Amino acid sequence: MPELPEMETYRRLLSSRIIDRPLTDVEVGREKSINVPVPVFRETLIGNSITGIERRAKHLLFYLSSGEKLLLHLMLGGWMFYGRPEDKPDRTVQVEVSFGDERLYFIGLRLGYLHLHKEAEVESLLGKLGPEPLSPDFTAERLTGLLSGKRGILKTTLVDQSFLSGIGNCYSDEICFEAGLLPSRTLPTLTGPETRRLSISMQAVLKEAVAYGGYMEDPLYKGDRLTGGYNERCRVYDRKGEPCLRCGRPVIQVELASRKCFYCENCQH
DNA sequence: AGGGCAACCCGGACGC
DNA sequence: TGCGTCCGGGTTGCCC
Repeated sequence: MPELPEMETYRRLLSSRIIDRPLTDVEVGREKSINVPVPVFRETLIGNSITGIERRAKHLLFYLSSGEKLLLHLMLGGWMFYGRPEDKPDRTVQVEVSFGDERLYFIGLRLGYLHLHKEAEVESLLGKLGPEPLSPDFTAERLTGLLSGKRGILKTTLVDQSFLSGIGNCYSDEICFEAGLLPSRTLPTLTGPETRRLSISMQAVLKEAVAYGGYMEDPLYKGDRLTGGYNERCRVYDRKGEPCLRCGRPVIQVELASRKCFYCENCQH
């Protein structure tokens, strides 16, 4: 599912393709995916261009030359394809935006959305997000500070967007594995060294996932060799019964706080 | 404060 | 081929 590394991959790859190119057409296949009437959406976008793309947590923010912003959240199973219509995947498209001959297709937006906002609206919408774990000022000391006095379950806390932004079900498990910590650990039991390991593992896992293009089934464009490069690099996520890459014992799957949770009972404590 | 849970949503996978 | 069924899962809001 699209989490920080996947959205960061999309941001990088899309930036070099659509920035400063005029939007020539917009089609809305599912009105619920947007937040204004279709004619308003189309009239606002057509003729505009995108001046920059920013990622905040699992969102992408498209800055329009007119000052408005498009706020994208793919939620579960949402993804994008960029290219010519003849290369379009055989999937239901909720929104498509044309840049001349090439189009950006938004696919699988069920709970996901592409919302149009005025200048200031977005900041209040995103204001409750926690810090970005890959930002340069996010240090082990910062994480220790955030955790101090806090109760709760490790995995639940990692996926809490108001605590940290951008980590979801897949990477919370990957981070716990890398840190050698059980996802079910409660925060007050974490020792200083364990918290430092958690911090190091968090950055290592997320950086590696970004470098390899994240965990995605489909390419962003024809010939895309980056997107989804992390699929084979997941150590525990969706690997139930497969051998742990560290010790060879089968990966365990349980349900934790009504989420799928994968770990190695030998390597994580 | 934190945990549990329902609701949201519907494409597509799967079974017959 | 065709139809019915059910799953997935981040987020919000509500309750305990």
